[in-house]
Parts: sequence; C-alpha cells; structure tokens
Amino acid sequence: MLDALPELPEVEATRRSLEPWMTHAHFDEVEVRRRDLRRPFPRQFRARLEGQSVLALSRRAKYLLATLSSGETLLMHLGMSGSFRIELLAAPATAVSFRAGSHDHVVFHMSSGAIIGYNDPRRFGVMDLLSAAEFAAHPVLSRLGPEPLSLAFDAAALARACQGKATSLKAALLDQRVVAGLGNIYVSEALHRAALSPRRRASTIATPSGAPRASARRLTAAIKRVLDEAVARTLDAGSYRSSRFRVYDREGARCPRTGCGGTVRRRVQGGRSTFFCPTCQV
DNA sequence: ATTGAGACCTGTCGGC
DNA sequence: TGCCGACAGGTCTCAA
Repeated sequence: MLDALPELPEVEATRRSLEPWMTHAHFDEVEVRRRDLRRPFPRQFRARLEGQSVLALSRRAKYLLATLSSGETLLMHLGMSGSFRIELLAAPATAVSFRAGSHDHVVFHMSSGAIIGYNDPRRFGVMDLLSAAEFAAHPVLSRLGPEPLSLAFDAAALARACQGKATSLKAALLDQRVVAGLGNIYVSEALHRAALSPRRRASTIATPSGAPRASARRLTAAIKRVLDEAVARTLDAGSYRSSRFRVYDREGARCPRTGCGGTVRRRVQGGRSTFFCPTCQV
C-alpha cells in the first residue's frame, strides 16, 4: 500500500501509517517466510513476538522501533526497497489469509484486525529483536547523531560534528553519526538550498574552535526545511515525490534558484549520484 | 580514527 | 522483442 522509499520522511510516513494498527495491539501470529534479509532474523523471532503487545511505535533516524510489553524492542529498517502493506480484516478474527507475494518476507497478524506485510525485493532491510540491554548499548543506535527535526539539531551541533572533518560535506551529511536520517536525495536537496557545494570540506562550516559559521546556520535551516516539507508532502498521498525535488534527478535542468541561471549537474561522489548546481553552490 | 571503495540483492530502464 | 549494462533512495566491512 504505502510506497516507502526510505529516507527519514518516508520512514516517518510509514510509522504514522502503521501506528494505529500496531500500537496497543498484540501480535496474534507472525509469519517469517525466509531466514534472512540483510542479516538473519533473530532466533525464535516468531515465538518471541507472538502474544506480545506493542506499547509504542517510534522512529529513530531511518529505524522503526516497536517497544514491546516484554521490554524488548522490535527494530525494523527498510533498507533501499522495503515497504509495508496493510490489509484490514472485514471483521476481527475472520480467517482471511494475506496474499503474500514473492517478496513479502514477514507478515504480522495484529489483534487490531490489521495484517501487515513487509515486502523487500532487494532485502537490504533488517528486522531485529533487542533486549532492553541490547537496545541501550546498540552499536549503531547509540552512536546516531541528533534527529534533524529536533531542537537538539542546530547550527552549533552541526558545526561541532563537522569540526576538523577532512571529508566532503556530502559524505558528512550522509554519515548518520553527524545527523541521523538524511539519505542521498535529501543531502543533495539540502546542500542546494544552502548554496553549498557537495565537495566542500565539511570542516569549513565551523571555525577552528568548532563554532558555527554562517554556512552552518544556512545548512541547518536548509536540512530542516527540506525534511519538513518532505514529511508534509508524504502525508499528502496525492503528490508524487519525484516532481518535487529541486535538483535530485534533474541533471541538465535549469537551476531552480531565482536569478541563478545555472544548470543542474550530476556527479558521482562516494559511489553515488550527487545533483547540484555548480553556479550557485560554492 | 578517519576515509573511500566495494559488497550485499533484485528490479527497471535505456540503448542496441 | 530480447539481451545487456548501468543504475537505484542504505548500511556494513575492510584496508589504506
């Protein structure tokens, strides 16, 4: 149902669509249709999940986190091609089986009457079940940078994280320890908004002591704005994403910045496409 | 420690 | 039409 093309805004949209059917419901039945995605499913995945209820469904970076009645956390990541499909039973406890397609790897039958299928052709996604201790000390989660839409993410925080970094701004923004949840698309979009070159050294947005320069303020504001708009847009089912990017996937187009007149270019940076305007992004 | 390159896997799209 | 290579929005590991 929901096309999740997963950077932060899409994962957040997924969270919101699942929340009404998962929160305060329990897992009546869990089907696991293969042994692994990017990693193997945890041992006893099905048995440990069935019967438990979901206390809350939250998001951190691009991870969905279901807090369970046992104190464990169900961690879900959509990778590049993961999505959830929700089917509703006409009446609760009706024996209707979910029509699983070839890439439907996991199916949750919830007591809310929703059957939630996880589909992931490329299988770059992850599902894991973490104890409270594992969750607290998680090697990835515990090192994530601030949520970009939170107050904790400001110019000072971004400058501090970029201080002394020899790598490019593009690479720094993709680093989830610097700021959590940006991906290839929104990095291009944010750098364009901030009129900063993706190749610029990350350290240049901070003074030697780590204080934010004007560029850090622009970049922080641009990131928030780009993500805010994308979140609002993904909730509006009518709009189609690709028409809304200003530079992403628009090689050869006129730069959308008023008065710039430049042309959007594509360049491979860190093995991935970066879209930018060489005229106004410096 | 930091950084960049390659790997993971399948589907799709454009060119011949 | 069919085949083939290039490419895809995310991590993770490895080696310099």
